[in-house]
Amino acid sequence: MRKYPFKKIEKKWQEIWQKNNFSLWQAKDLAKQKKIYILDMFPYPSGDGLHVGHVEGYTATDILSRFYRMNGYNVLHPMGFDAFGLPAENFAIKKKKNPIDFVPKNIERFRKQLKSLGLSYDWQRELSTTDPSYYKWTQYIFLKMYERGLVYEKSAPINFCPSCQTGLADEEVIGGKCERCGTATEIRNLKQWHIRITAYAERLLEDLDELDWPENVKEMQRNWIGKSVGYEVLFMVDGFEERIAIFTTRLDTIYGVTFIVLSPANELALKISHPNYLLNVERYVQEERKKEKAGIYDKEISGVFTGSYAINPLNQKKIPIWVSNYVLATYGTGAIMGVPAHDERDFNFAKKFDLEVIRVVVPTEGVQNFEEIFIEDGVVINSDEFSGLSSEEAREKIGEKLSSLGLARKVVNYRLRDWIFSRQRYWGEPIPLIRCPRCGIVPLKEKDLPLVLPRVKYYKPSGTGESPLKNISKWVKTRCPKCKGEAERETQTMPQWAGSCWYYIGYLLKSKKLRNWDKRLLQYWLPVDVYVGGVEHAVLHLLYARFWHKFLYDIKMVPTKEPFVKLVNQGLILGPDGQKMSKSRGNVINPDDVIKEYGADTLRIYEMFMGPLEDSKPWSIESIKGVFRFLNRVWALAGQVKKNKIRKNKDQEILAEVRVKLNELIYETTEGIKNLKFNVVIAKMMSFENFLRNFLSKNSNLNIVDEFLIFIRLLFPFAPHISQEIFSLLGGKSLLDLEKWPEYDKELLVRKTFNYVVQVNGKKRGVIVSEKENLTENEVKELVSEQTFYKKYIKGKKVVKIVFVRGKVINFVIGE
RNA sequence: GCCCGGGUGGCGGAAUUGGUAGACGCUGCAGACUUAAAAUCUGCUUCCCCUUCGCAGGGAGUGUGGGUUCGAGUCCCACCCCGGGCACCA
Repeated sequence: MRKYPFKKIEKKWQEIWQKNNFSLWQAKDLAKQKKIYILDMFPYPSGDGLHVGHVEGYTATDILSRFYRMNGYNVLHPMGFDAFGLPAENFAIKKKKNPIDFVPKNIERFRKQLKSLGLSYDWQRELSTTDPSYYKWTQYIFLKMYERGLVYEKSAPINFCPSCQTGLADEEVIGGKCERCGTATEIRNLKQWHIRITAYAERLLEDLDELDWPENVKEMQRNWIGKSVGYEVLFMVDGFEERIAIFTTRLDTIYGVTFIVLSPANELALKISHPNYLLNVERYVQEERKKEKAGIYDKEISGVFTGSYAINPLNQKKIPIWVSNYVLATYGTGAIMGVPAHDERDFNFAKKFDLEVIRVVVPTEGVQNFEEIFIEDGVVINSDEFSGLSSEEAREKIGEKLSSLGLARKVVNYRLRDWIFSRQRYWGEPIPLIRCPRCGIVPLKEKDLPLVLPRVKYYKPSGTGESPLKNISKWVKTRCPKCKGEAERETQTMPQWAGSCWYYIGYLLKSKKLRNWDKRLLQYWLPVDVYVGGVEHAVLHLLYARFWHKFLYDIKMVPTKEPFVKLVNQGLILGPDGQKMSKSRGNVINPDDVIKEYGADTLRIYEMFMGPLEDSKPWSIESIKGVFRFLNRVWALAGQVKKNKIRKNKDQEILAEVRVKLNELIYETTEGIKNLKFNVVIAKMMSFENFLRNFLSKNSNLNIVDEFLIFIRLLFPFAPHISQEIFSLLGGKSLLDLEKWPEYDKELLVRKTFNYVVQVNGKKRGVIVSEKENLTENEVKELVSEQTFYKKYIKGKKVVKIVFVRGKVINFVIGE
């Protein structure tokens, strides 16, 4: 295969760009120009290095950044490293090295790889979440939350990963497995720091509507927050003082209640059991609680009768109270009303234990199909004065009645739970709190930040539920900021996600070495205009970051309600076998290898050419060669163009064709980049190269340097190295980054010839080509009558109707 | 089960948003160059039929079935399949 000297070219220009510490791509704080903030999701610098998925997103934002720079924007395009947390720590443990030594090496490797791709970052703003000058602010924001009562410590059954030896947030458990290592998680009762994200549930939900995000991500967040509006209803227990509160969204079915079910974790279960049944209930409850602790999920429904009865507040009917594992302790009140006719789970339970089924809602219209259960809204029956109402009206009316009796209240429930924020691990931001035997929990003073993570010998998780930091008594022992007496530091650390909650702001402070939280800079740069990254963070990073941002907004530390206006998810790049890339499958494509074989420019263009940015698509070791050939042809063409550089064109007219085509390309490229349709733009450039090559072979002594260099400018954001090299080869003096983006001439875009598709009964039968724009119907008819296909399809037939669309199509409708 | 996406040649994918389906790339085939191969260049490449082999003609075709329309890959209804997310959330 022919190879243009990409190694030499790429090395040469990367070195030139590196000069002056990459000042070429430096964003100018507070400049008068229009700003645009283009952000990538920063990587975890794992030991594996960059993968092709990173390259995809990072190339896309690089194209945008270079494009907007050439269009006169003040572009902020920074990069950093999310280096705290489990991936780095687990890798360090595996390699038996201290993360404190190891992580900087990983970062160095990532940085090198990013630079080898020619990505135009503002490297002076580079940050790492592990840098004390950075996590000083992570700790600072945490303390602000503490100050506002958003941080609390609570002992609760939480998710625990036995392999990572740490507690996890709900968001980190995917399908019952640890998000990082894939081990099945357990439930453990641990005392943990929580952050009250639930206080922001409503706003996190509402403000989604304003965001230019992919619909599926918004939907995932909506589902995760899981708002449901319903009623909490009190049921008396016959013969007991206690009352049972249940939560329901289907108050319209309350006449259909035939039993009450308590979660095994509900304290009432033992209190309201009939003495004859108590032993049985106790045994069941203990067993179920044990199972829950061990993280065992029973798919099989089980349950026991308590021997007691509740009283339906509306019709005073006595209904049995059960305890069952299908009722969650953590949602609503840990108790439900069982309506087997209108809820599938209740129905299954009733069937298993042979409980009564009463139907109180029927379909609104049509056939009253007598299926056993009907879960939709409909018309209420068998419900006293509420019969005949629609489900919606019934909910309202019944709610009113019960509320006036003090037996119900309208309640909004969220599925979202508070964020478990402490980790029993070493490699994270220390939580800046002190446990004082006299004063209780005392926060560190702001001036004492950062609280630096100490170097330890043994950083492996202890497995006791204690952080490794616990063993460093020197560090743990401290003085209480309040009473100055002896006290101990909190030894747990923050989760992986803490540092990434605000890093897009970190880049803005970077220019002052993170010393100041300069609101003018935030006012200028925020919000992020385009944010590109993988969809895997939909309910993790993206939810947490929105939460922190809203908090910062509330305490007037940021000027906007939302951090990221527009979000783009790049699709997954699959292995050549169409499967997800993984080491165990052996289908991983390493970007370093590709760069070695074809160069960074080919890699960049190929990844953009594979298909739409958002789609997942398989790697093809054949297709990338096509892209490489394209760049080789551009290179060869440049050589040819150079030969004619000194010639004077006798006939300017002949170039008109090139200019029209070029003008079109400028238009298509400009619009295509704005709309992130990179794959289409590249196809157009390939077509243009094809055209130009043919053109030049017919007009071999024409000087087209000027035209060619416009093409090179268009190519530049995609393939910066080869473009820059050709530019200077053909006499360009400056760096292309400083050049203006070519403008297109709207006049020239107007087509010279116009096609009229001629249809007969909607079928294409011919095309009329005219040089006249906007032919009238009669003119087109005239032209059609001269065509051979006219005789064949139209002449002598009865034309019922003619549909004529100006500039596009004429359709003859022929009758029988 | 529920909620989002999406089904277009041998493959990855285009299609001005209702107006010439298959751009561009890959693969394959043929040719040129070459002692030869590689590389490169040129042409063909949705399927089927007819053919006087002409740069000719006809038909079908965008997951399936129906509908709206002069005209549907694009809009509507039903179904099938694939991918992703959530999953005892009452």
